[in-house]
Amino acid sequence: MHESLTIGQLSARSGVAPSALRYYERLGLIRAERTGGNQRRYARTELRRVAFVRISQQVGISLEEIREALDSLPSSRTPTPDDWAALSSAWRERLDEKIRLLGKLRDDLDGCIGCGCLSLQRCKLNNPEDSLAGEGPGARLVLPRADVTRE
Amino acid sequence: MHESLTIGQLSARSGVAPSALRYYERLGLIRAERTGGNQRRYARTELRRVAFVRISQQVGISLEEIREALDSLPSSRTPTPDDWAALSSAWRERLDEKIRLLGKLRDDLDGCIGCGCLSLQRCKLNNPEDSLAGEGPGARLVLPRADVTRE
DNA sequence: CTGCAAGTTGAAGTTCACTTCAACTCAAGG
DNA sequence: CCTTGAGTTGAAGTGAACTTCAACTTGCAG
Repeated sequence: MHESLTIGQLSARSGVAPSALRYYERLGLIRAERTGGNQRRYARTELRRVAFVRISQQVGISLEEIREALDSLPSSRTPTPDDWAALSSAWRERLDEKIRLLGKLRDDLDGCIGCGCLSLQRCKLNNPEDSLAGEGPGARLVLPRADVTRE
Repeated sequence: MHESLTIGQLSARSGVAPSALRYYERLGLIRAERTGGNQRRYARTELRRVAFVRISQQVGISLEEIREALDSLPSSRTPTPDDWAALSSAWRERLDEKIRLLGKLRDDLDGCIGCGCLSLQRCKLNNPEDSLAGEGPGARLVLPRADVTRE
C-alpha cells in the first residue's frame, strides 16, 4: 500500500470522484495497472496527471485538448521532470494566452470601460488576435468571421 | 439603423450565433426591446454584455455565475462606466484567482516540477486554498473533502 | 472462512450550452 | 402586391463531462 494507489485512494487524494477517474481513463487521460482480480492500481505519478487535468479544466480547457497535451509525455516509461518541462513549454503558450485574456478582461473592466468608450471591442481590445469568435463549449456553428472592430 | 441592432447585426458584431443570443436572453444574460412585429432590437450597450459573457466563459466561468455578476448592473437604466467598474471589483477577485491558478500551473510545470518533487500537490501548491476539489462541469458528487496535502 | 466495504462493468440518466428543425411572420426592395 | 431574406417560437437533438444504477466480484479484517 505504498507503491500504488487504489481508485478510492486516488480519489481521496485528488478530490476527483472514482467515476470521474474511470471516465478519465476511458478518455486516455490517466492509466492504471490491474491486480489479479481486475482492480485498478495507480502509480503515484498519476496523481500529478490528475492535478494537471483538474487545473487545466478549471481554466476552460477541454479534456480532449488536455489529452493531446498529456500525449506528449512518454507512455513507455515514468515521466521525468524533464518530460513535464517539455509539456510545459508547449502548454505555456496556451496558458499565457488565457492569462492575457483574463488580465485584459480585468483591466478593461476598470480601465478601458472606465474611460467611457462604448464597447469592449474597442480601445486595447481591438487588435486582431482578440477575436471573440473563438472556442466555447457546446455544439458550434461556423460563422463567417465576426466584424468585431467596426463602430 | 443606428440606435439599435437586429439579432443578425448583434450576431455579426459579437461573433455569437443568433441562436446563442436567444439562449442568453432566456437565461437573463442580455435583454432586448421588441418592434411592433415582435422582433428583437438590441441597444448597443448589449454588445458589451455579450463580450463580457464570452470572455468570462472562455476562462471557465459558467453562464449562471456570469448572470449573477451581470445582475449587479442596474436593470432600469443604461449601465454607466461606474456601474461596470463596480461589477469589475466584484469580478476582480474571481479573475485574480483564475490568474493565480494559471500562473501557478505554468510556473509549477517548469519550476516546482523541474525541482524533482513528486506531486503537484506539494511545494508551493500545498496551501489550503489550493484545493483541487472545486468546481467542474457536469453533474457533481459531493465528496468528503479531499486529502490533498498528505504524502 | 465469513462478512462487508470497496471495486468492476455497461447502460442509462443528467446538466450545461448550445444548435437544428419546422412552421410560421416580418420588413424592405422592386 | 409579391417576393425574399431575416426574424419568431417551441420542441427536439447534440456533445461534453460526468453520475447513478444494477448486478456482480475482490480483498482484507476478524
